[in-house]
Amino acid sequence: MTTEKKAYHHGHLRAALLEEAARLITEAGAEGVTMRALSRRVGVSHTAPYRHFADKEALLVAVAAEGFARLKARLHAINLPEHERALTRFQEMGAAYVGFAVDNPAHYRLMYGKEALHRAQYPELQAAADAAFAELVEIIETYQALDAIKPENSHALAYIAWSTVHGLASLLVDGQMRYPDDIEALARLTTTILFEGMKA
Amino acid sequence: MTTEKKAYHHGHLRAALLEEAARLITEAGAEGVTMRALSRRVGVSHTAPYRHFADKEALLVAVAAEGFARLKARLHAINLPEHERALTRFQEMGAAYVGFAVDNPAHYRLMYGKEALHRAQYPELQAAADAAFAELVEIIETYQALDAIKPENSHALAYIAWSTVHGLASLLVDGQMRYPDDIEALARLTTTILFEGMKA
DNA sequence: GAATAAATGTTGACGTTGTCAACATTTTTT
DNA sequence: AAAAAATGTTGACAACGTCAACATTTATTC
Repeated sequence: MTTEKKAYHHGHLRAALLEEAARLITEAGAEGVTMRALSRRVGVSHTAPYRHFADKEALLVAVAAEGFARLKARLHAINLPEHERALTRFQEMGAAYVGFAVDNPAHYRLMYGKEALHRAQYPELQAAADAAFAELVEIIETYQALDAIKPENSHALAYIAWSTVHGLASLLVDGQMRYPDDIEALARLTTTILFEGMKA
Repeated sequence: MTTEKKAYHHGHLRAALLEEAARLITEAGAEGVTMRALSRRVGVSHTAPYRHFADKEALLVAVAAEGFARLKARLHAINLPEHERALTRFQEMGAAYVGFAVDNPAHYRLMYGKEALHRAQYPELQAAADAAFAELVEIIETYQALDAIKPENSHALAYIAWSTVHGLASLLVDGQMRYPDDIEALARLTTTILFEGMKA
């Protein structure tokens, strides 16, 4: 009885729109996501989405927020033994981060693109982004406490670490860099150099 | 006699369009640059630009290419004494790079945004981007020859160095990071850490 | 130096987009 | 059962990128 042939009300429109938007974005990039195309694919009129999202930007923000959640999950899934060496942990994190970007380029671009400029208006998005960043600060402080990393301002160091992996991810995702044979290896070399520079 | 009140032919349309596009992009961001708005501001019909640019993308590519030229000039303007210490040079380069991005955020985003994906079709753009990157590779190889930097693959190291400053520039420009009081200081700390990690 | 070709601009159209207002249907609340 | 709220639909609007047809100016050629 779950087959609704032609109900006036969709039932899960909001979720269906987000799901389809994620699909569209991977297929056609962010600018391929159009309110009308999206509605068409979900089988609904071209203004139906406006019952669930104030405008296109709000919809994209929701998609981006979902991306942050997935990124955070992926980073969190790295469960190394409690007292693993700092370098190893950095390498794992860096590789996972870059891996996420490379696996979901359009998503990644959306998450860190200009939409972010309007983040203040979207607490949901701000929170999601902050949570992902907090993961990084925590690791740095952990290893500072163990004297593995120099006792500089941990937020500054976190930004620098983030800059490094975000830079690599961006260059790859935006097609500035010819994809190397082994992306993971490059990510690990990058984080190794970063760590060497941050070492106590 | 340089005051043409209403000449049918503009005379310098191509140049005027590029100039105005650069202005528009700083005022309203990349998506504020519309063929029609641009034409309006230059005082010409909405299809006149098509005599000089195949389409909107081609116009934006030209603007981006001009950005690369300016970036390259800015990096090249750093004229330290021949045998200045590697660290100093890296710091200067990094600060200049990040400074350019922060001073021209919309331009920077255009240069390294998705338009870059179509670079293969625009040799002019590819060349401009390559020239800026070559500057970096050269410096690395110079200091490798002096045993100041570890003898790893110079292109890989150059990509990593680029990732680092590009990451910082991107995070700032895309509003991910609250602008620190002293951007230059953060850029210098960043390049210092990078250099420590790359040291021989 | 007139005739002709090429370059450069303009007008008007087309299809597509985001969004609004007015209306329809369903579900929830009273 | 009536009223209200939620959710979808239809049809409009202005703005956009781009094309085709036409106008005007400048350059080339006989």
